[in-house]
Amino acid sequence: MLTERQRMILTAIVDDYIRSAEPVGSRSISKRGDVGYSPATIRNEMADLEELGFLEQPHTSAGRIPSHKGYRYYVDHLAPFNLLAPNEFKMMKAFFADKLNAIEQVVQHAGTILSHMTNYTSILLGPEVFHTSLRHFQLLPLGENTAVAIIVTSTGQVENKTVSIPPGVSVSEMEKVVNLLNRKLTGVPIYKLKSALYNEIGQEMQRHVEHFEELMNVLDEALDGGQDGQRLFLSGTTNMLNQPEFRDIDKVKSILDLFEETPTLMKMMISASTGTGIQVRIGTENDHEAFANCSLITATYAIEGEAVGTIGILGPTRMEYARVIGILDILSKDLTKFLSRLH
Amino acid sequence: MLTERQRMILTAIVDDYIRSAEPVGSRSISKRGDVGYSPATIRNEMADLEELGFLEQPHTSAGRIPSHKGYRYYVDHLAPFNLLAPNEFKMMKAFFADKLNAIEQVVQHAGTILSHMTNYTSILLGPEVFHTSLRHFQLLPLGENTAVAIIVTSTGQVENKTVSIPPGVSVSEMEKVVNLLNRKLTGVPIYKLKSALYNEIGQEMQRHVEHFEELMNVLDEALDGGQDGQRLFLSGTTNMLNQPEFRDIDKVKSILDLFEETPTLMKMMISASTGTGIQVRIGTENDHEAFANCSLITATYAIEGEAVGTIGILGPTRMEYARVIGILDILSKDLTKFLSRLH
DNA sequence: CGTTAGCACTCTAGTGCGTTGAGTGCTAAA
DNA sequence: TTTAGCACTCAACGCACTAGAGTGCTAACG
Repeated sequence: MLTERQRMILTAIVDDYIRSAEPVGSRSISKRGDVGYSPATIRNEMADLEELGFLEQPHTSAGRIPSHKGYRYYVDHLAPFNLLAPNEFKMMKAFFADKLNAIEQVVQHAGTILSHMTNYTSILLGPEVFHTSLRHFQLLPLGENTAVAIIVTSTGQVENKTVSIPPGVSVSEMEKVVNLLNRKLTGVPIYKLKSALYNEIGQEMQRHVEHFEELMNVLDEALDGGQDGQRLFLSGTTNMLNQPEFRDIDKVKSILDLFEETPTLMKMMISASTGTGIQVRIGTENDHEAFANCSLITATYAIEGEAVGTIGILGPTRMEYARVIGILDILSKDLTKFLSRLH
Repeated sequence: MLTERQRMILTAIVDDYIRSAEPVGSRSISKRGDVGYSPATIRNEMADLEELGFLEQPHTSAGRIPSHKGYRYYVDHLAPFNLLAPNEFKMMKAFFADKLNAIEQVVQHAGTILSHMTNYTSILLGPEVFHTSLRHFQLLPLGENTAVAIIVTSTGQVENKTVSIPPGVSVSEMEKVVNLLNRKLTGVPIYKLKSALYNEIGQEMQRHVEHFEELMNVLDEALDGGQDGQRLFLSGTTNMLNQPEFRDIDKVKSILDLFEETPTLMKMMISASTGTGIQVRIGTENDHEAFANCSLITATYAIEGEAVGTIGILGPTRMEYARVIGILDILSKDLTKFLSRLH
């Protein structure tokens, strides 16, 4: 569709614009060593590229900037997936060689590293509890009529919730039920817990326990808590303010506001990371209009071949795609390896 | 020190400036119904107040704005602690009448409400684990050589940490130790746990257990996790962007950057909330220069008379002191009541 | 026929300047 | 002691002008 020369010029423009954030003129392209054409020739090609929709002009007498379509073409066909600097590479490897830590801490820490390395905002979706199984369940009475329910999953994640105990239920009764639960349900996947609760041990409980109905409600409530599982970690949110395109308070505010809306962000991350490998959403390809001038690059990490979490980088559409994709690729694979080791 | 009329004029200026964020002129004060003097008279008083350091002038031909000293005087002597609107009051009460929830959820939710009601940023320090006691300890093996340690406190807070198990230690050995620990240490205040571990059950363990040294290290590591206890909750960080004094990206960036530095913020909150009651830190009274144009108002909440956490509101120095102080006062007392009920 | 030099044209960003208006300080009168 | 009046100050605004970067078009060149 594009000639070799057009591809070369488009690449040059995108690269330049990513670096400078200023419209790129024909003369500055011509002056680069790697393009052997005069400004006039380049002007002609640029006019063509604009007609094809790959470039835009802020106003008549300015240089060109890439359009969303231009970025998309760049990402799909042109971006040089240059490797990281060796010391950066080592840094990431060292991170996982570090001493063992709680899984969510690792994810959170990975987010910090990502945002520091890239100077963009990192958005990480913690490992989904969904695909892990029950390791241990516990119900600890606290006061007169409250108890804390604790669920530990096979990956060592701990979820807890305070529940209220109906009057009349004795401690020994509760213990009996909890024991039964641990005997019967350990190893059951979290997402099957509730149905297993009703189908497998419902009858047995009914036989042995006095306040069946009430206790069932308590368990129901307790297990509910464990299911909203996935956690969202943000890091480097203020990096957005460094970008020249977000010098405008109002633009930046709509983005930062969205950062506080965890559920919306979660949905975006989940919908962005369909399929395997690295996904790039450029500008308006994101569902939310606050991200119209942003690009979101995501990758998933997996346990036993099944994707359980997502890591992502959010930056301006004028983003260092090649670098970020390289980093995300490595980190997602390392996270996957790390999780398998733990499993 | 100040005449009655000066106090009245100072009050009027601070009130006006809080509302409008624009320098206040003599004429606009004079036009208010409650001040019966001409602009000229007020001008004279304003000149005096400026000389005394209560007011400042951005430039010669502008109105006056309160200085830090002016705000301080206003907060200490002039602010009308008007009550909240009845519906706001009800809203806050209703919040605590709500169904029982995990304690940290309550604190976090309180932060959300605070920031919404005030349109400022709320900073809450979660209940200190320090002053609670051990309710239950557990060590669950996960894989070959890892385990998750769980500590439940008397208030129902759950802390967990992944630890590595030295090779050679058997599951039954671990169980023995955990049982011993629960028997001997339940009810011991968290901050005494480590010393109690060594003094009270050190010898007994040594007698019964083979890998004493290694297990001691594991427990040490596990209990370490529980001690960094206090958690920081932020809400409404982007409200800062609404304030006209923070239209400047660079100013706002230094503030938002500080929001990401949890340890620094924690220290500030702790140092700000010495003593009981409500504390107000105006402008440069805050230790950090990013907050030079901000005021931080804090209050503590308590369990059994002992302060265990802090709630705070951060806004521009031009802050609705009266309103915010009123809200914080009510909320901190309600939180205290709520915690006692739980205890 | 593709490429390039030259040139007129366009448009933004920056600069300088006069005007406006809010607000002050001072003086003199009430 | 208070107030009216007046000259003065200074930021903000609008306007015209300029400089400069970049374009599109045409014609010449190899």
